[in-house]
Amino acid sequence: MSRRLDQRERVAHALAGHVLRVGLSKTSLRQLADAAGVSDRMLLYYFSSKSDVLTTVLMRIAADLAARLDAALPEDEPLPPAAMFARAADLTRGRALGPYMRLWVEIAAAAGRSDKLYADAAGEIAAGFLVWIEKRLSTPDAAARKAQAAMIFAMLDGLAILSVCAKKSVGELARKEMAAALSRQG
Amino acid sequence: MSRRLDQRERVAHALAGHVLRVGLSKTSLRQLADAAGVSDRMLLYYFSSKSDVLTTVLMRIAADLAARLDAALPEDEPLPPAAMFARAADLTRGRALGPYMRLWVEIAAAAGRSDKLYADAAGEIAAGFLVWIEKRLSTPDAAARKAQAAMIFAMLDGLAILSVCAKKSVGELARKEMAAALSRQG
DNA sequence: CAACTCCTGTAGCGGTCGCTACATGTGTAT
DNA sequence: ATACACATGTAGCGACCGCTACAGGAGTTG
Repeated sequence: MSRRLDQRERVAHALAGHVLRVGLSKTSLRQLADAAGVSDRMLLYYFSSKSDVLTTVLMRIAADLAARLDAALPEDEPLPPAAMFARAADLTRGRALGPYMRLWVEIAAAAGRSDKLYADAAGEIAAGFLVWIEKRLSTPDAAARKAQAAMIFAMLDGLAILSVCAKKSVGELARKEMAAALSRQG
Repeated sequence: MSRRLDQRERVAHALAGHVLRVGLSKTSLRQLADAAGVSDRMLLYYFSSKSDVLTTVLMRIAADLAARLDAALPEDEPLPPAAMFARAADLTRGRALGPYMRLWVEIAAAAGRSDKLYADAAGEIAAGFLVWIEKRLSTPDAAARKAQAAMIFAMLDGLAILSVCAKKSVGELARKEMAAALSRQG
């Protein structure tokens, strides 16, 4: 493989870590270049533009998240909604996936201002998440499973917002209350 | 009152509308000044800095939201959680409050990057929301009421994220499923 | 009128932004 | 060795950023 594509790959990897750590605010070309240990000039040699950089990085992060989710919960033992929510809430609020959820909130907010770049990333992540949940629900009826997946996804998002901007105890309260509501024979 | 404070008031009002319409992305001093129909020079005469402008505007928006919420649902007929969620979801997804929720998601995301200005605004809005919900729940036990309020707030936030970045149908599914889960004798 | 304070426009500072022109190195094929 | 595409550093463009110095108008007070 050409050195150029090698570097593109290496830089994309480094930038995914950087964006996961610091979010979308420190993403000027010069800041990204610093984080990847290259010059801004070279960043635009490896990628065609800033939006090419960000698209690549965000899509990689979306794929990473999907892979981590898949690996964390087996697909072959479907769960009822209450159990699935409990497992998913544990995961998304844990150390490994927490940064992904914080970033996800940022991306969703940016997508809301109808910024195509972030809207695409948001669509990718949301779709992956919904499928991941749906595949692990034991509900036999497909339509009901879809609805339950949408509900669980929304609940996880709500918890993500709380853990990003409210006191930890409030998020914990909400989580327990959600679990209780779902386990009332949901 | 001095002309200066008059203008400060008028400009803050205009900017609250602007920010509610276009979000946090178009908030350079020059863009804000244009939106308020004044020069950027004067904006910094009425306010002491950009962060003074934004703090003032966001706090005003938080107060507006709290007032609108209060006006939309009487405080003197407390509801069980399922009914309260249903009413609140109707409200927050409606035309009047939708823009506030979209902006709220943006503010929460910004607060997540530990930006003091937005963190303060987020705290204000979240606290107002929680109190508003709690006051309208019929649950007698105070601790239980707090937990239910946290849950309902998180659910509304989740729905807000979905309506900002996913297809409308997904949000509608999630909302109905949440309502169903809560009404199973919640 | 004079002096003084409040208000407002002009112009620009130093900085960062995304991006590019240009020159130069560097490895490879002939 | 020569030719040539690939790779990379230097320097800077024009636009926008938050903010400010300065001068002058407008209104009030002696």
